[in-house]
Amino acid sequence: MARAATTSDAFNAVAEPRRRQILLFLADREYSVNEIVDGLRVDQPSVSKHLRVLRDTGLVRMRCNGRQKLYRTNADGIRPLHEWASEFERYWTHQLNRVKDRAEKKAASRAAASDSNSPKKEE
Amino acid sequence: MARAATTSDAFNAVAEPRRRQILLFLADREYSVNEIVDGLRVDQPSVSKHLRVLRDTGLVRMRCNGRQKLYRTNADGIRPLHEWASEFERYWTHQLNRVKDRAEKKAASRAAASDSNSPKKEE
DNA sequence: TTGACATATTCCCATATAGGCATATGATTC
DNA sequence: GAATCATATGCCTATATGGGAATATGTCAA
Repeated sequence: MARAATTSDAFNAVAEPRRRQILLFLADREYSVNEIVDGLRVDQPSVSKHLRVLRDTGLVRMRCNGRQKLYRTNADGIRPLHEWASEFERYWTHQLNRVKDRAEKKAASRAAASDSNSPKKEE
Repeated sequence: MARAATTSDAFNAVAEPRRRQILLFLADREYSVNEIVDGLRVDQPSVSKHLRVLRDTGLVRMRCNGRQKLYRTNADGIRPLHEWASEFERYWTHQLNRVKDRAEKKAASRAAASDSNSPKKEE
């Protein structure tokens, strides 16, 4: 069997970076297709196709206005994803540790204030 | 171009339901491959292949123990997903509204208690 | 109606998939 | 070494993809 269809659920729909970009773009207000095209510098058929997938998975809402169609992210569609990921919240490095880390980093950078370069600490 | 590789990032890796299942299974402690096979009723090559994808994307950690290999979810790898989804937290129907909605629905169903069918309200 | 604008769909293609099955690699014990 | 257990990989196929380019549909205005 091949991979599940992109339209099968939010997880598959959101696997495509461009679609995530579109969803963020359409998060706070509705935009016409051409506004998306201009805003994200993607060619129109591509945008339309991505919007189709997002619509089929309920991740965007569409409204007609004259000859243009206005799209907007339906954030509720993203909740399953968020909820699934939240299952792991208690397993990943805890807030407490992060606070501690931040404090340590702060202390470290204060101590390194005499040095010339800022230490780029990874993770 | 085809779809991005499943190993390209957490989003693509997690698009597959079985892999999500495995990640939940391996969340709280490490398991050997055969334990996963038995626990999830999936055949062994399939499990190994999924684990490969999850390993390549840093979503699981592996440890050798004699002839068996112990896998465990690396929850931190799921954080990007959670953080991306959180961007929409402020847009989706808020807890407060949901409480209100529930109260309204309750009132409505109470009012409609004399009717025969429950009104299926569409968005 | 014709024409211009806005959006959607179709066709083609290279590519990767997941599942099923067989088999290879690796580690352990006898 | 041989036999066995544990895991990984290889091969096959049907299927869907995303991009590019062309074109179709739909809507408004003159």
